[in-house]
Amino acid sequence: MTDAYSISDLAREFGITPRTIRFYEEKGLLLPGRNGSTRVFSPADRVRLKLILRGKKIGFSLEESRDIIEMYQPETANTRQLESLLQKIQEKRVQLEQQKKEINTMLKDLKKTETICLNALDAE
Amino acid sequence: MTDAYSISDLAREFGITPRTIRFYEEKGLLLPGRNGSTRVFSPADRVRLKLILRGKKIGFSLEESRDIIEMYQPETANTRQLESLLQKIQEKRVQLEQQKKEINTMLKDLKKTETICLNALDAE
DNA sequence: ATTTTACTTTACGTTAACGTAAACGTAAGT
DNA sequence: ACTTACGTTTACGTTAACGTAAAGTAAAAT
Repeated sequence: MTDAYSISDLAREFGITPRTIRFYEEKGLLLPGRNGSTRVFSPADRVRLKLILRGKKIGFSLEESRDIIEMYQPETANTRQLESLLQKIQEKRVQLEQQKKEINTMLKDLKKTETICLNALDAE
Repeated sequence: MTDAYSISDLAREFGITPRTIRFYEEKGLLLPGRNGSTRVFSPADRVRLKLILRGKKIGFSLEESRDIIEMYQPETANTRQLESLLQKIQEKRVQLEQQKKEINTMLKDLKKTETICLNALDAE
């Protein structure tokens, strides 16, 4: 067998609970194999999970992460679908760039406040 | 009177509902003045709202936005509190930088997929 | 042999962040 | 005078994203 992970393997690695992983499967975000009734996760499943959790960190909903996952591997080679995919990629790109801007603005604000604090401490 | 905004002024400007604004007040994130029973929002309230919504865009919970708001104006000049604030600023900064990394990774992945798509379209 | 460990499904509970509706006040337009 | 517009409070409803038992199976350790 190639690489395979149990549900608790992945839960441990990513600091989440098995329940969370089952929930993602229930939502169709993960599709692990089965050994009897036991879930068997492939490296590809692991990548999917990684994408979901990455999405979460930047405020994506699971539905948004689903979009990202679907973008990840363009399986269907239909021309129209490829163009639609390119379109979606553009939209996500715009959104991500916008988020970066918001983060940068917030970082600037934090620096301002930091300076104020440091000055206040200096002048004590 | 200086600048003042009604609840629907702000709702319109930021594309949210008055209910949302009332909810933020209920949570203690906004503290508008009152004219009788009617809320009167100052420019400072507007800034607070802006901070909340900026937080939302990058996946912050309202509690996290509350932290950001509290960082925004160091009112209390106590030394220990200033140092605690500086500490919190550092933590948020780390978090924000981390989020930027996740976004950059995702942007790279999108570019890869885009290239694959473009090649697939080219080879048709 | 039986306890522990890891897995399963089913199902109800919980929290955040509002939506939505009811019932009311007030001031402005027609 | 009445309706429309905008505001209020109170309160129940909703969705996402899981948490938390309950009850069972199956392999592994003692």
